[in-house]
Amino acid sequence: MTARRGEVAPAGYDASEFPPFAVTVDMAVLTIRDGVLCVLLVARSEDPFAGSWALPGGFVGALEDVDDAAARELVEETGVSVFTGHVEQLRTYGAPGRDPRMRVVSVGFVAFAPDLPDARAGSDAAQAMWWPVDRALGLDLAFDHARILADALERVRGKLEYTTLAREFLPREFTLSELQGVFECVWGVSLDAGNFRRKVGATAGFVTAGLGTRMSGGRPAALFTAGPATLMHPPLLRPVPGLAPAPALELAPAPALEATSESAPASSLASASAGSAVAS
Amino acid sequence: MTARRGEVAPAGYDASEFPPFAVTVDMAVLTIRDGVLCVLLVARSEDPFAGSWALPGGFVGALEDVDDAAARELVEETGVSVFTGHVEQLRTYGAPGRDPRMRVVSVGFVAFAPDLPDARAGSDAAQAMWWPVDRALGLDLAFDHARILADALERVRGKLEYTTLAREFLPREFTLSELQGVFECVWGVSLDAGNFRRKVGATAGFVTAGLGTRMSGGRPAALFTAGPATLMHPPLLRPVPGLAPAPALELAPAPALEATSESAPASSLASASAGSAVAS
DNA sequence: TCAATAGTGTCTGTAAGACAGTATTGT
DNA sequence: ACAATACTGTCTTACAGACACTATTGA
Repeated sequence: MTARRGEVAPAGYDASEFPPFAVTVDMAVLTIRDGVLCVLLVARSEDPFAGSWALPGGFVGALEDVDDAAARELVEETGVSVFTGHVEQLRTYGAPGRDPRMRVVSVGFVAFAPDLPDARAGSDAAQAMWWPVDRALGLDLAFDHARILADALERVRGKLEYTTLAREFLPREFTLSELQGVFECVWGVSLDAGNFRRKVGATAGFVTAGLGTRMSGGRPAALFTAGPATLMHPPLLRPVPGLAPAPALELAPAPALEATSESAPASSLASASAGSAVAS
Repeated sequence: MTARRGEVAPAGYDASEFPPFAVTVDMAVLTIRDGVLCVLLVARSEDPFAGSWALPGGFVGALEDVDDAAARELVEETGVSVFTGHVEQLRTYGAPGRDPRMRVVSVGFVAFAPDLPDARAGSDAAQAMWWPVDRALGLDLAFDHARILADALERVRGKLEYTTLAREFLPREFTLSELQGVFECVWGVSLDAGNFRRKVGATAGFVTAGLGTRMSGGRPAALFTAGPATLMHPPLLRPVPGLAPAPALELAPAPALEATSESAPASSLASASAGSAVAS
């Protein structure tokens, strides 16, 4: 921040000069239940948007750090005593009309959680439910929460590519198949098991060899725990569905003049340096 | 946002019940001047932090979108009539004590700009200057602005890897050498020119073949303009300085028991599945 | 035996790092 | 001619996709 110079009394702010805002946090808490990516929603009982589903959230206290408020809401809303997953800020939503009653800016957060208990007994009384994200996006959520949820999904999908955060969706010990399942259901794709475990094995510190195996209807699977690495380098890029090997125009010295119309959508180099100065 | 159910009167908020905040925006405006990545700083003339350098910013208006406030500050502080680069939110900084006078949360932004005029004649009167980011980081900036600037640098360095935003640092027409220079000075590395232009050429829509050439003391360089692509896929990863081919532990069936102490820092697969059940 | 799941290996194409060589200007 | 910058090509290695194969359990 900083006061704009010349608009402020020398010794400090005149608080009445600056418009007051309420500041809230909104949480997109994601988890995986039965192989489906789910988000925690609460049912609103008061206007506006009474009867609509909304992301959990609440006001930031007068002396409370915004990030602390998010952590506090997280334990209140999920009903766990300590939250073990990952929390990070998404962005801040500050359109003037986003709450019809007063000026509210909301800091959006996304949290990745291992599978959590179903309904919250304690905390505040409203109904809370895990929704598959596909269905949640069709619910016409309150306020601008559909936008926040969409941003959260894009964030988590992107972060799985170059971080080791997929582990945050799993309990302390997990199998490589379970880890692969995280990628598959977050990205909505299926991955080759051999290539996946090659990649995990080649990323030093992603997982640490575990202490046993787990039965699962077939050959027992080795258990692993999270390793010290937080980044994947090089990343594991999600397969792009409609991406053929890409048009990939080349930068050759363009043989013909305009005969090659090339249906490819504009762009790229090629036919350069033939513009001006081509003397000798 | 959303009111916490049960704490609010049925028909709306009691505004006095929720702590009032001031909301500001802080801008890390980055540009490249003479091959050096620079950030715009303003000299503070009032307490707190009188005499310190700070990121430009200001209060969000009562009826103003937070993102609009950032755009407004940008033209005010840079002194241009229209800002042509790229602006995006960084994150929100909301620690209670970050402004000693009152409760302020600040939404940080990062902007990428083509080279801009030196000092701003119009706008507000304070002194503003472009600082090389290396020196700016040593300046002991006001408030938590050192943190914001560091976050902005990490953001721009990361975004160059998988987006086409490097173009935002350049004017409408540019050469490939200039584009390469953006990567080099933002990342602080030097790149191989041949490999660089191969990558740019292989990324459909990154650049569009231009209409002429520009003299530059040697062979003239072809001019390009920005193509329609916004993402680079696959990304152009910045070289990691201290990254040898990586320890890269393999997942073989671990010949010995514990003889191999392997100085590598923990992690990875290997020696798995030898834990329990090894019957036949 | 078979189904089911876990895990290994190999072949192939793409793409990046390294680096040598050619092209086009001004002096 | 030379320096300086722009651009092209080639060789090698890393790595991902595809897919075949082996291993270990329960029924």
